[in-house]
Amino acid sequence: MHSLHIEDFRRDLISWYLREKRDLPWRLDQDPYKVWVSEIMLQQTRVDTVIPYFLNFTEKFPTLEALAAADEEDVLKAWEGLGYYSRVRNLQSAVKEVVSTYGGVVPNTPEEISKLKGVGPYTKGAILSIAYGVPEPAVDGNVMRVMSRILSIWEDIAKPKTRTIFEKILYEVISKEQPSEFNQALMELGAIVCTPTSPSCLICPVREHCQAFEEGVQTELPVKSKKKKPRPVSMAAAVLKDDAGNFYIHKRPSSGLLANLWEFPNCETEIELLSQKEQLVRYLHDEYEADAEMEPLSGTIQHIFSHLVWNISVYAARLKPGSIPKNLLKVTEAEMQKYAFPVSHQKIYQMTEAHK
DNA sequence: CACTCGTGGAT
DNA sequence: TATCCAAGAGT
Repeated sequence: MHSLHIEDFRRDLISWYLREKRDLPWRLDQDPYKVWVSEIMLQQTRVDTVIPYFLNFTEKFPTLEALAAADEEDVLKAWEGLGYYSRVRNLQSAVKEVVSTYGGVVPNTPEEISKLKGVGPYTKGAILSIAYGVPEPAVDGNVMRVMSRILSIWEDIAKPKTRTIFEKILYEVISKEQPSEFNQALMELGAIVCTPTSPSCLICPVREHCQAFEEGVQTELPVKSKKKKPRPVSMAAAVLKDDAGNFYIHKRPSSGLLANLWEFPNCETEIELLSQKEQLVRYLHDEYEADAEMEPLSGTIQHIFSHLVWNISVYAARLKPGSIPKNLLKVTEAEMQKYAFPVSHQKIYQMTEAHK
């Protein structure tokens, strides 16, 4: 068991937070919808990255009802570049569920809110505590890092089961009077003071409560096992245009990587007798009935995902007169701006444009 | 549980 | 340059 003086810890932590907290756009009010949007955006994503997306998204979709009624195309466009796109498709799905089942009011119980798509253990606790003042823990990476140091816990925080250990402890430690401030304070401390590599222990408001600091092991915690290296994939992509200047783009499948985003026609390539360019020509013909003249290689692009590395050879391609592609959308350059592309395909487009 | 699912920035 | 990371969830 731990020897933490819980009341003093809460007081020192929360008073520091109220003193030092950053002015962030999602802290202007406690609108459950905006709290929700911010929490989804902040999953695995830095505050500085999220801020402009949050401002734009809440301007485009200011209410839960507005998001529920929006076209998915426009929703994905507002998320373009933020990554983990299933987050926003789940968010819109869940918002529709709130409108149809809960009369547009975000539920305020752990059981009901956990049923919503995209709301896992962390987001459940974050929304309930911040928007409704319910004393539920919100255990993210910051919280596990801070608490592993405070209590000198040496469990591997990369293991799913470890989160439940911290949740159990935090049900006890969380402030029942100020759960919102307590949860946000833990995360704020992790973001600003109790950082992963070089924690600023000398200015830490809860240093006197920190077991790891007392033992001098704060830089050895938390324990976190390493991830695998991403798997390399060779690809070829065609920025396909016709003589009238139209582009031909493809909508990705509704599940899996970059679901429902748009892309330039492309295929995975193998090491074989056919060159990458020839494999791409064959693919365009077989998959889309598109006959194209390929220009010389424009260049190569590397795009790194969490678990994949795309190595893409990029070609500009001219559709032969009379060839009518199937399953590709014909758009002008101006119309293309309305569709959401992953960053990898933005790079592909820019590479061919640079050669003009 | 192990894997999938993005991106840009820090060290 | 390589690695790790940042307010995780779905399968």
